[in-house]
Amino acid sequence: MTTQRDTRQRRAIRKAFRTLGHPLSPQEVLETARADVEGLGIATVYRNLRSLQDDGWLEPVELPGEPARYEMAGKGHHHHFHCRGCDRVYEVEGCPGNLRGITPMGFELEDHEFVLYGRCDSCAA
Amino acid sequence: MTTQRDTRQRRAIRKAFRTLGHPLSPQEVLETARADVEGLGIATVYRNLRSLQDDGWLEPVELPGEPARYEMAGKGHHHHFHCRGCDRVYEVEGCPGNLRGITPMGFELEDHEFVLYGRCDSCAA
DNA sequence: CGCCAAGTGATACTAACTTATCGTTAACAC
DNA sequence: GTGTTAACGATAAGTTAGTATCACTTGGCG
Repeated sequence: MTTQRDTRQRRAIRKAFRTLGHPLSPQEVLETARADVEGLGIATVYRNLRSLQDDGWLEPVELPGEPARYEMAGKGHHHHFHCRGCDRVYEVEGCPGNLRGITPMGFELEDHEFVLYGRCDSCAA
Repeated sequence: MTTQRDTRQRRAIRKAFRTLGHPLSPQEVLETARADVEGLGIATVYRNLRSLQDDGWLEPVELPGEPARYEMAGKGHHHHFHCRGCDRVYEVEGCPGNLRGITPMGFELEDHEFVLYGRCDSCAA
């Protein structure tokens, strides 16, 4: 069994997710958490992203053509908005539903994902 | 200016897209086009994917966590179904619409993309 | 306090894709 | 047919993202 230590680094990484509240890339995590832990290394970020994921505290967010981002687990069904201005990803509530109707004949629909693209409120100017 | 030669390889690659009619990965293109051009190289596939894209004949299809696939350009607005059985991607017509309603306040919606996951008719058994 | 293994940071390395290189082949204009 | 050169095939090299290594640090229990 792996004992989990409560390190400054791990705390700072969790804090980044808690305070920003939207999906973060490993780089974004690094930059944000460095406010609390100067000299934080990218390897530590990846290590903690993985272990927080194993703990069920984080979930990966995969978007088209992008490396995975991560967000806090346990949120309800939702989707994402990818801002073309700042490249940040935001959570959006709600879901258009009505997907069964467009699923081709004979296909079994298990799941779906969708992504909105545009400009977030700060980038819309 | 770049003169475009009508090679056996290029013809076979275009044929693969025309006959299969769904988004193809470079590997799928290679395997399919090798039916017509034995010994076709992967570099040639990539070269032609790029030039056919520059010609506006192909368009990239980006799906979450996957390298890009390609499909013939000029189709209308549509989305994709990713089969978890055979890993193939299919085109689906229609669109749930109603996305403005779930876009957060102050955000400018420009575009959207969505992906259905499940089993295609041959994999649904 | 003092031990000691989990955790860290720097960096080397792997893995998966894609592009560049280069000698050879073959479109196609004449 | 002949010549020019775009395109090809094999493979080396480049990219990008993430993982492994290893000496050093530090959390946390006795």
